[in-house]
Amino acid sequence: MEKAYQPQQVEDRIYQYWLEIGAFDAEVNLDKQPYCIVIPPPNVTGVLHMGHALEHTIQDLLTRWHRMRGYEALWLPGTDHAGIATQNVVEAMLAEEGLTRHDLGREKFVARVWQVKEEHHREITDQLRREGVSVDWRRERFTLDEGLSRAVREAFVTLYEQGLIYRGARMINWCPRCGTGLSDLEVERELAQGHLWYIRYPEPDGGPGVVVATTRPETMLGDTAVAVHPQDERYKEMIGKTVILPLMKREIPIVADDYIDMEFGTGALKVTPAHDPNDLEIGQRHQLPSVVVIDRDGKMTEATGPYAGLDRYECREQVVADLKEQGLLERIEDYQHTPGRCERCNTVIEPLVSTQWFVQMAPLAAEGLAAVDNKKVRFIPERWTKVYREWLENIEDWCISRQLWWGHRIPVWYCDDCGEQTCAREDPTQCVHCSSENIQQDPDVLDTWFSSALWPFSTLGWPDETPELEYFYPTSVMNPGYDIIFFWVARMIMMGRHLVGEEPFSEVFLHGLVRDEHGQKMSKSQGNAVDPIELMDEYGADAMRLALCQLITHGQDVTYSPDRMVGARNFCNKLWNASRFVIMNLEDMQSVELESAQLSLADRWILSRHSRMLAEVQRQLDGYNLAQAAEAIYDYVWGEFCDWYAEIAKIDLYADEDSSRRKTVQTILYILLDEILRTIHPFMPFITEEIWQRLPQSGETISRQPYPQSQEQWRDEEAEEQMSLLQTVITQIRALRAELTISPGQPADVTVIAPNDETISLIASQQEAIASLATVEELNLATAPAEPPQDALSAVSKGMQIYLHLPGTLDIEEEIKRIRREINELEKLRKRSVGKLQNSDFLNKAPDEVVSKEREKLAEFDRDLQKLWDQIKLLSSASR
RNA sequence: GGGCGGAUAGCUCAGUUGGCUAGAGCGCCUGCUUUACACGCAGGAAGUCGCAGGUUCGAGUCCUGCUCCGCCCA
Repeated sequence: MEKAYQPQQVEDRIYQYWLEIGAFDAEVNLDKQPYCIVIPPPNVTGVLHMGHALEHTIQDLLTRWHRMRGYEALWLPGTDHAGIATQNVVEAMLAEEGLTRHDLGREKFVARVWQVKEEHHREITDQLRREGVSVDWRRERFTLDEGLSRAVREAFVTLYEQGLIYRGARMINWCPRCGTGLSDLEVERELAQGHLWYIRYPEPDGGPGVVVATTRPETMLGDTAVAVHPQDERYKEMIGKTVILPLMKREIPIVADDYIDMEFGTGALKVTPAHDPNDLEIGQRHQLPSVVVIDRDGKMTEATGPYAGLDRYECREQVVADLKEQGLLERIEDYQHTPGRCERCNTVIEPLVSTQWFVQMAPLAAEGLAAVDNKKVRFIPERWTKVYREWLENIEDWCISRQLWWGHRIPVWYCDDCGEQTCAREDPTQCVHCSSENIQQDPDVLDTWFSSALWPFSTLGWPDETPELEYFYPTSVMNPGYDIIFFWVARMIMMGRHLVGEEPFSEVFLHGLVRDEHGQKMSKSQGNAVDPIELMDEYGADAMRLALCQLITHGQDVTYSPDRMVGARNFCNKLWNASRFVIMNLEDMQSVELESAQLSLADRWILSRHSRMLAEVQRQLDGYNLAQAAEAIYDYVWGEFCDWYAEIAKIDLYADEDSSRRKTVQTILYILLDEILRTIHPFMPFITEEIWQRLPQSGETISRQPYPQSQEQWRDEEAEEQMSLLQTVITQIRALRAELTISPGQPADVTVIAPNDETISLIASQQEAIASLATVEELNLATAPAEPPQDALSAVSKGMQIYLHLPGTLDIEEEIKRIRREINELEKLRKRSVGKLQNSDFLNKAPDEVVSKEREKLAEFDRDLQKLWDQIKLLSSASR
């Protein structure tokens, strides 16, 4: 074996091997419990970032863990066509060639997108493989593939037939750059520095009229009223009268409406029903006409007369300039507002009335709420339930049509002759209403999230009643970031219940977002994004995975830490070398039966600690505490198995070749290493498989071995206590040596004064370990010193006094000072303890257990203090 | 405006039902080529657990208020 672990020599080969043997293939198997995770499908044009790496690490861990626990574990991979995002990417590529999608035409453009999709898809799946994902590639799906398209079609038609999908003209969010309508969720509000323009609308007779305040002066061209609050004393007399809309010279009424905020601006609101949702409502209440002044390209319409054709922002400047010139611009204030922006291109969206397809959400939201009310779906962490619930309780209808080319076409045909709609599962050749063959399919496509909403069941074969759907659905756990609870999780739950009749998963384990080492959001534009590929190149996939696991906290954002990568990489190497050590010493192994073997203290101790660790890992994984599970393994492997057991094991390993002790130790090392590897495997699949293959075993892959379980019969409280005492002795001797900077190779003589014979015989039985681990030559033991050594440094702990005999002479003054420092520390603790025990409330109210523990503590403090004082006395008399 | 999360060692974070002499990794200091590992070993320094109150025998942990940071919704 190499002296250091070389991930790059291992990972590709191991992954290939897994694929060859079908290690991750899952089948319908009624003898086993199903466990299923469907991957949140990455956008097919995106690049996998740290968030994906985190997500895949979690899901792979859960899947491998369950697979080893005997579940039929399916992790189903796939990618998302990501309608608008992908179309934008390809349009940007075309733009570099000086082309637009219209230059190519719909068919060629879509063909081009498919081509780009293939390239990106390869990169994405390559990266997934590098991460070590144990997905069943045979079952990989794509939201636009044939089966899923059929699911989309079925879902749409079903909802249409149920009246839950309808077409209508409503005010929607329009992105002038993308040229499509958007759902409310795809609009982001971002604080921006803007202005508040105060514009005077004079009366027809030249009277002063009213002053309105607006953040969007260009929309005034479409004003059809001014609204004031009915109780507003300033404007009471104006209500019902008219003013002249400047620039357009249109006479518009002043109406009274409760919606108006008297505190805002002048308390008078210009009403533009065509370009603001609130204004639209006011307009409807007062039967105001609607004048469309901004078109779908963000340009001014013919209705704006001289401004027609101007871009909305050019128009804004022009309108302001013209108003100023006419003396109608009263003032301009700085103002912070939050204009809506397109999630994909950051363009300020334009609210406008448009005919679109909608999903009626109220009935579906009720289903979504029922899912959590009936505890069919559990959120982890639980607090997200509230977020989910509140969104569903206040939901608006979902605009699902997009004026894009990349996506699922809306399965509706319009009849040129009778004007009716035909919505069908199979492409119709004629109108169902009048049988005319002059029918045209709706040119629009569906919101990409419509197909995503079906993902957990469409990937399993729905609408067909496949065995997979029957067996794996509902899936076990969904593991998305909390940022897509609304976009995705809620919609999957609603659609799953509504269309399949059951919730799509029973648990939603949400993870946070990955931030850079300064806590900033990672983004390509800011240049602070960390590329998982680079991390895996540098540290290996296992190290990255372990580091991510260590950083995962429940639903909290994860701050990327390069230090963690180094630490995790080092742990890989530690594991590698510990294994190297064990394997090197296993060549002549003849296993013994542990039940009948003579076990040493260290043997009993490590078996007990090992068993405890397994129980802890199980407990933490059950609670989705992945970091704590990883920590339990890490601490045990490094701090106990390597630092103590392996060191002590060397004594027997390097002794007599045929001794039974050697065989016993070999057996234990083998058993423990095998279990350690299996325990860590879900966290670090590559290195554990690589090492496991070198163990003397005949299995095919570690990924299909049973997951180790805590063995109750290995628990040994006595061994743990005794070992703890032994560790104290060794640690104290080492500390004394370090105090004197005695070189590690130089053996020292030690005297231990122990409180009782029991302790003496325990330490005596561990002489070899002490000699080896603390480099001790002569070890003297006694319950009381016949003659206290005066040429020695001493330490006191757990009722024992440990003397390190010096080769030279002791600096008595220094030693006294050192002991006094120790006494000071102990005195503080003693005082606290005494305080507690003198408090009658504590004695009466605290549980007996806590009180007696406190008494023991105090006794130990007293005992140790006494020893330290004795030592000082001794040294003082010696110095005189 | 409503809601949620965070604030613990220099940095990144654990600390699950209150009992803690508050832990880990990295960093820092001292010593060490000890036959698995210098990606290592041994030893060590380092925190009034955001602030102010309260409940309790006992609070990093529970309650109230506040400050700052971040996020979501309007």
